[in-house]
Amino acid sequence: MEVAWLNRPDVDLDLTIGSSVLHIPGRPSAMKQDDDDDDSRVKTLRAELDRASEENKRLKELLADVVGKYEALRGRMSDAAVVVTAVDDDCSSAAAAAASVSPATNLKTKTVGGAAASASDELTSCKRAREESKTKISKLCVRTDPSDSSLVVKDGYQWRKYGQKVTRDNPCPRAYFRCSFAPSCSVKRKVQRSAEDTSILVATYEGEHNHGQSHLSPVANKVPAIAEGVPVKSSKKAAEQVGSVTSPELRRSLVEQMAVTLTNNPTFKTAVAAAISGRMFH
DNA sequence: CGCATTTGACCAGCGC
DNA sequence: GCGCTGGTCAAATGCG
Repeated sequence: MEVAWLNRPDVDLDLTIGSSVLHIPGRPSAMKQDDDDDDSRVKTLRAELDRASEENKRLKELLADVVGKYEALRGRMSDAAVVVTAVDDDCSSAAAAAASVSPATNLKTKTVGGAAASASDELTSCKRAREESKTKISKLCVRTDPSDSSLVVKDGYQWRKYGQKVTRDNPCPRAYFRCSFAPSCSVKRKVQRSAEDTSILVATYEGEHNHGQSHLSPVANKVPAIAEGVPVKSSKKAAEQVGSVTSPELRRSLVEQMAVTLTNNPTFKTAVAAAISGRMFH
């Protein structure tokens, strides 16, 4: 959400009327003043009043602007609710299970242990994040029948399996697929069952299709069931990620996630309200 | 026979 | 430099 307007230098939110003493008609002045002084004082007060009215008008416009942006953001929130694109692996609790099977992204920090990660580990993560940002990476979680051992995720594209591997952190094998719908399409997909919940298939996509889907995708119907209970990333972390992502679509997705996080956060709402009212009535 | 899948071998990156 | 691990290759195999 754009809050930069709060610090706009051209907007003076100071509503104090200045240090002028109000002149009350009929009340005897403590000091004798001539008519010229009275006139100039009235003029000054009128000018102050005009200025205050002008400020009030501008503030109303700003408020309308904020409300408009807020409504626009709300509208985008509903769209973002079905977005599951993510570059990190802590995208959801369901996907948190998926996180443990994610490729390379956070293996080091997991091993070292969360906050105890060293500076070099952080550096490595940053490097990887930069590298991954070059190709669009998204993750899709699909709930399937646990008894179904096939690693089939129907997403509307044609895939050719080219490998399978058992990874260290997950007893379930990981299958490697390439898009076979178009020869020029270099999109890859990795599919692996979640280590913690084997009913969840985690598909990791790398790259973007340069062609249309072969048929309508059932993905949109499947995703929300997983995504609904998704605790989104902390806004700070998300902001850091947005800064390091170069793909416009990925950036937009992350920004939307961040917007959802912030607007759903009562503390954030309270803080914004306090900041606005504080500026207005201070 | 052609295509997709399977699976062991190979390669590259990384940490120690 | 060595070992571990994830990712990819390509020959073998299976299926329609």
